[in-house]
Amino acid sequence: MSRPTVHDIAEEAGVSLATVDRVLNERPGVRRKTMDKVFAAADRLGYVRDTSAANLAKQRQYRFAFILPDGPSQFVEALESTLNEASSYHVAERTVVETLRVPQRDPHAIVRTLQGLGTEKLDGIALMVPETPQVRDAVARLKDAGLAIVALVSDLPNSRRDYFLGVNSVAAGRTAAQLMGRFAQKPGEILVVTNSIHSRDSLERRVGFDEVIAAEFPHLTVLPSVEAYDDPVRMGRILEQVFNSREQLAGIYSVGSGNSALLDHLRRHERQSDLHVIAHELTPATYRALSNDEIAAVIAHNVGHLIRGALRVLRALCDDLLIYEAQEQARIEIFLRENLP
Amino acid sequence: MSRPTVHDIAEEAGVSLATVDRVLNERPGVRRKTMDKVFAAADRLGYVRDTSAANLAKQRQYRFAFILPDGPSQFVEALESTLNEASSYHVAERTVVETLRVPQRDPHAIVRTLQGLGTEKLDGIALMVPETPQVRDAVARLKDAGLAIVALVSDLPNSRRDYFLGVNSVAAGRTAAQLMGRFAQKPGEILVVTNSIHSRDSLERRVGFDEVIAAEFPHLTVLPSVEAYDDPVRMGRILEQVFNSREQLAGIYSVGSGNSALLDHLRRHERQSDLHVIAHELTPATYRALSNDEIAAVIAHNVGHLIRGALRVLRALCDDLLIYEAQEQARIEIFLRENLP
DNA sequence: TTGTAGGCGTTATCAG
DNA sequence: CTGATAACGCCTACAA
Repeated sequence: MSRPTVHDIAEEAGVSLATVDRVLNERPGVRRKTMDKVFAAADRLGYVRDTSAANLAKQRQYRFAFILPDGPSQFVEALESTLNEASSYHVAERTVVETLRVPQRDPHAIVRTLQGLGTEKLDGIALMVPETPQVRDAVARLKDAGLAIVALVSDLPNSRRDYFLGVNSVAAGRTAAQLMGRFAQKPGEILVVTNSIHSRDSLERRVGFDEVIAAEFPHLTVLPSVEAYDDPVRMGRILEQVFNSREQLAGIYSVGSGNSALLDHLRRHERQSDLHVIAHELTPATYRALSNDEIAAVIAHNVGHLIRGALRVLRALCDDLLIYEAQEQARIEIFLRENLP
Repeated sequence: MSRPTVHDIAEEAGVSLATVDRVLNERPGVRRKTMDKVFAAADRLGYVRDTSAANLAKQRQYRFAFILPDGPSQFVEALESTLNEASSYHVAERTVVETLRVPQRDPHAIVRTLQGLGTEKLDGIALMVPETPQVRDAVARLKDAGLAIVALVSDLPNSRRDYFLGVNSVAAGRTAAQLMGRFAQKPGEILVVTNSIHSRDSLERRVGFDEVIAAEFPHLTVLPSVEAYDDPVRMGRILEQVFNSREQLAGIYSVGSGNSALLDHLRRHERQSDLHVIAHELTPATYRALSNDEIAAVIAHNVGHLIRGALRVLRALCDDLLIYEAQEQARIEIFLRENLP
């Protein structure tokens, strides 16, 4: 009829409630034989634990820290504000989160932050940082301390992280290329703009982009990446120069998630009507630019899905429950003006 | 420190637990004055109910029915299988669902099903059916019986449904048009194929599609919709005829979610290499066609998100909790070969 | 090694 | 109208 409970198991196995609990939670001090009896009874009855009742009894609190890059980024801001929203909403889920910003390019500072985290006061960590040997080591130490670790947006494939939530950057780059190739049908050159050529994501996107353009759109030539280090003045100079020297500019691919400088420049200057701009991440800046037809398409993470997924996965990891992979799988979203949310 | 409980309120207000409960759950039989005391204490303390404890005490079960169209549709099958998956996973959430298929074109059969539902045994209903006066009436009766009602995929805007989960079909059509216009840059004609011209969604998509093509891509001409009534033979004949008579065919827009007949035909016949096909919904058929470059793009619902959203919204409605609109907002997804999941 | 009793935050059933 | 008191399914002392 209704779901079996620990009482039912106790009765079925002919032991007390406490013993059932000990067995089910793999606590020591139970004879082998008793354990077997209990397990047998449990799966004869098809028992599955009621997590919320358990959490109620335990007064469980999930304490998570999110480590995000500092510096001005509308994408990161979106992540953070979604996180705040979600965590106030998820107070019901017994989850408390704190957010920390770390300097992206300083592995030692990142490590220092991770060390200073107070592993006693924490159950899990979601982090969006570039993978370096130092970070890998720090992750290993955090794992040793028993924390659940989720890599966010940017994977740490060679670390001991438990899970990665984010899109495949190569595929994201390939998607950008597919759109660019189909939009820009006349022969021409594609300018690739980035703010940090050293970021793994930017690199991977670029790789994917080049693959597809080379294989399927031979009428397009991809120019070497130009890097602007988030500096609007520098960006302005570079664009000026490119627009003057390149007659055949067919498109601009902004690989980094920082687009403001590029967009400001484009907005201020006359440009050909058939210059196709593709950028990453849906932020206030790209939203506005898409609305105004200043850019043609945006390739993006679903920020809300990502954050809620991180929270769900961290909780699942803590309770070692199974993760609902199909749900957590991050999709590469494409936005045009017409399908803006 | 930790969250205030009913005990805290009881103490603060100087009444018993039972009274606090009565007030908080708006049960009758409490003096005005006592109510005020309790409410005052509650929000002085910043009380928020612990839903899972409440559900535990109530032994609450959410019993939902999903009404989906019958007939062969990979999209509907995806919905149903996702629902089964989710509901087995959500046994933890005290939710049981049953699925019913109804004939899409027979309002009376739909109503009969809705009537025969046993409102006593149900807390809510999600339904994907065309809006007719009969359906509106049935929805009204179900609301009168106290059920939560969510429209799925296809809205019932003039009914008393509580919520709609699905994308805006006009916007979906506009999105398709934007892609079509940018992909098909040479002058030509667009064939619009549908399986049921009477469906509101198909109509709305077509409207959106035409708006954007007319406004932004004057080099394209959209032909009148051809309807195939899910009949592959008929579809074959129509396509044959179109391919022979139309020299300038630049694209095909499949507005209905049934694509198999079209895809089979395309696969069997030689076709121009620059014929751009755009379809709706990600199903095994469209997935395969996208992978093989037989179609250029798919506009889709996120089936998993939709189903989980319906479940969440129905639960929230039952407990009249607030709905997390930002999370539930269905997005119009775009798939190319490169960003297939 | 095992069992008993009480509590987590809420609701429900009794009396009074 | 109001207040004890006992559930709900699970966990955790403490005792045996």
